[in-house]
Amino acid sequence: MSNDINGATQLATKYDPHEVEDKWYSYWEEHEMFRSVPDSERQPYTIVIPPPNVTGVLHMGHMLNNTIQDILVRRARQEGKNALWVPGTDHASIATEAKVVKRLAEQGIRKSDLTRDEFLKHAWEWTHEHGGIILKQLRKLGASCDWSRTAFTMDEKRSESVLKVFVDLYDKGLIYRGLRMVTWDPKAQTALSNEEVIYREEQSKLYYLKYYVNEEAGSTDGETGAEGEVVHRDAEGRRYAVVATTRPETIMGDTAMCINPKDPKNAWLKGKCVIVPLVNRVVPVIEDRYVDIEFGTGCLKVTPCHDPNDYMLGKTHNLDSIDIFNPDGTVSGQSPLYVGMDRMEVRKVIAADLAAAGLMEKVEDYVNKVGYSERNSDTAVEPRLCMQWFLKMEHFAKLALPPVMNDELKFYPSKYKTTYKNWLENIQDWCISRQLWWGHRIPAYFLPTDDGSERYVVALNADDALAKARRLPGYENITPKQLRRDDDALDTWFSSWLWPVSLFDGINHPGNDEIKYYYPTSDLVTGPDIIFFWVARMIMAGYEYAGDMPFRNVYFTGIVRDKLGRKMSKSLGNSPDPLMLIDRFGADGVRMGMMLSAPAGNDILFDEALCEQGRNFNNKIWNAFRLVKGWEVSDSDAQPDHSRLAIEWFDARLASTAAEVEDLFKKFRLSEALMAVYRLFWEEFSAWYLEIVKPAYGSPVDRATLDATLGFFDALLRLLHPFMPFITEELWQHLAARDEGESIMFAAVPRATDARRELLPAMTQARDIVSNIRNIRKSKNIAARDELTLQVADAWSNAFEPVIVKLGGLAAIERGTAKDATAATFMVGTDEFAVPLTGNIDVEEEKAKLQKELDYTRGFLASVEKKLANERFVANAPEAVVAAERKKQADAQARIETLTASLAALG
RNA sequence: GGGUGCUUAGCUCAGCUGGUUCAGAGCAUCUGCCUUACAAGCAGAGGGUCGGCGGUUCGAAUCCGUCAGCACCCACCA
Repeated sequence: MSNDINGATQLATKYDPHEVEDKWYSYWEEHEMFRSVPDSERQPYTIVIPPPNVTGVLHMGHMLNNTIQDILVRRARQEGKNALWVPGTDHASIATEAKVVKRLAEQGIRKSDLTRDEFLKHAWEWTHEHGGIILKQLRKLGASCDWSRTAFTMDEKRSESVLKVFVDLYDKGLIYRGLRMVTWDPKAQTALSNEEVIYREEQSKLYYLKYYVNEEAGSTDGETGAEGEVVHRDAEGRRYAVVATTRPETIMGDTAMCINPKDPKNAWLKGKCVIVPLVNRVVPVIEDRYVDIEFGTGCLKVTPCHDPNDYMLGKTHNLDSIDIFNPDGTVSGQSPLYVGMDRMEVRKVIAADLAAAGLMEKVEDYVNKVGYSERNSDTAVEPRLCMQWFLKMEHFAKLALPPVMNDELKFYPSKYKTTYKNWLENIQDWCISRQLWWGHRIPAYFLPTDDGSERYVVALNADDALAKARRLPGYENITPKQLRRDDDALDTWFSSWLWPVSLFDGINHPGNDEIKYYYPTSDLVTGPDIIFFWVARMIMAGYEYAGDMPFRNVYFTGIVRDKLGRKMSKSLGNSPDPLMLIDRFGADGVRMGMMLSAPAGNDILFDEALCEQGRNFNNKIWNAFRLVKGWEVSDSDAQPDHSRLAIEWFDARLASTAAEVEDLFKKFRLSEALMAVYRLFWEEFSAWYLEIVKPAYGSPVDRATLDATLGFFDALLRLLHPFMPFITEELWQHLAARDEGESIMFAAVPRATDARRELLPAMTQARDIVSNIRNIRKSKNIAARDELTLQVADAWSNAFEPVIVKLGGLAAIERGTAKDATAATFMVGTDEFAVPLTGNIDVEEEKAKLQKELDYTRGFLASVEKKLANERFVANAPEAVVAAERKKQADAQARIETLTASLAALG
């Protein structure tokens, strides 16, 4: 084994990723290979990470998303670009605050018992404890982020950027404060934006409540007796209206009942007043076309404080508003009943009380949609009227729509353009304030007023605010202590929307060298679920604050589901721990498992079996390498013809796949690109190429073949590297000596060349012939070492005859000899081949086989001839198509001739 | 109620602007093999009237219509 380059005999038959992965990740980091700084030679390629929650842990969605980003950035690096992937985390205001509140509760501490500063101290502690775990996990995956740039949405630069933007937008008149009905999360006790509400269908009840008419007994005024009129009366003859509602617990806030003016059923109620059940409040019957005549009884209870539509009705009809809920969802002192009880509890109790009081007409099962907080999924949101900060969106929608619609900024898949357009065209102002402490505190400062009205200034810091305040008439002598900063924080997305700009400090220092070089970034990889939350808003902020798109392409991944198509969730227990998977299958194996089933835009059905397939592929590569490295080499031996031919062929094959992969990357069809490389390695390289050039047992390989093979191996590793960074780096270093600090990471990706593609069809035929010979061996039980003879027609030739001889285990190819009567025959295309057999062949079986083939070919010929007999086909079809049909016809005729002759020969 | 997709082998999916790359791939299955790189493997094989029905066309998995089923997004129907 003198020429055994790296002691391949010592390599285990199974690839063990553990040590290899840690070793190479450290190596890459030590040599700062992920680091990028602007330079003047190379073109930048930039990705900013969708920042995961700072205290989160890696889940399968992250795995998919970050695997894709890493593949893209590694590929770009190998293409010679100055590739940068910027990592970071998101402070995730509401989610993190919820976790901190929960932990405090476990220690018996209530948030309300703490000052803001005390609470924030706990929150920072939590953040430092859990923060960045997810970034460590990403390293396990092989993520090639420039860690020196790790950012946080609440670090100094990003915080400063957020406040600057707030002040700027306020000064531009785009931010305002207003009393609005917003969606409220009673658990977190904060307002939410429309986008943060998720509606779920639920099995609930529709309660039909009696609202008695406020009148003297026996009165009939209003009734017309007209057709369609529906008047309810109880046993004593008292009239009442019936209201259908899903939320009986809100009746304490009722200030009107509403009917449609065109509703004949309820026309008699016009101008009347009704009595709210249990509450006994007398409220007017109002008329509004908003009410659906067909729904329920056509009577709607109006609770202006607790329903957006009712709020609107309240405004148009000047109704009173009674806010019966506290911020935590319990009943407030404004309600005459159930004070202090939780709204959900009230619903149960009030239903019973109504029934007991005879005020419930009936209850029906009903399916309706209930809104839940996106981050607090167990708590139903509550509409609530309160003062909040809003960002006007019309300006931004106008900015962000055109570039996407005209494909300056491309979406993959493009179907999301429609989604995007619909949202932007119906956009509503963005509620950006949250009643939370964890986040960017709103830089607004309230001034004391005499009448309790709101007066404030917006400024970057307290000093500016004081200066601004003092310029206001009447506030010339205001003291710092009299300024009260707004307690609220900003929506998390109000910092993430700046991400591509703020990461390069483009808000604080517009036009700096970094932002000029890296911005616009290249690709954004994210899920379609945050297209509104994040993608659309980044596009807005990008144009507003950097004057250009934030990224050129957006690749929307699918949602990771389990193999049954269910969403991954903790409660189902169907969400595997990514680190466990990496431990079992290796990071390369898991990356491959993710990619194998992740076509763009489709949900991916994750199955561990795919990781297993990935691991198996690693092993295949590993063993192919062991084979090649185990060869002894001879400098004196001449190169066999079959090896020379195989090299020519594989060179062409490699070039063709390289071209295919390049094209697929451009289209973001990464799983197909991986599949192309997978097949190239396994099928073409291992199963065919290596089998051809493999020297006989105990014999050395010639130098030229070895060199070519190592060259191919090198190219294959480079092609595979973006998908499987670790094993490729490991084998690449075994392949050839290299200097410290070198890495396959920067080795150019194989490109399409003008290799001889015309060789490919000949090889295909050669392979078909070999397969047929193998089939004969199998069916006749002929061992691989028993040599056979292949009889061919005089005129037949194939560039790869030596390959056929070797892989077919042939003694020779005989030309022009009469076909042996005991030969097994087969056809490839129009050519017939025969393999003489020493024993008796089963003539009947052989005849039957030929007959079947003949019948099929005759049928085929008939269909072709039918087509050619059709004048309109010949007249209308393009020349090439007709010619192709004629060739089919000729080929089929030739085939029939051959088959008939063979059949005749068998008697 | 609007919108967007999807329906092709047992499973997951490719099939771009209609015609030999038009019926494909991977996995799974079946049959032989522990053949000295790899049983996490090797060599073979089977398997689909491209959701149903109409239409356009010389020609349809591909274009149009329609029906059915599924998925997702948006919307204030209590």
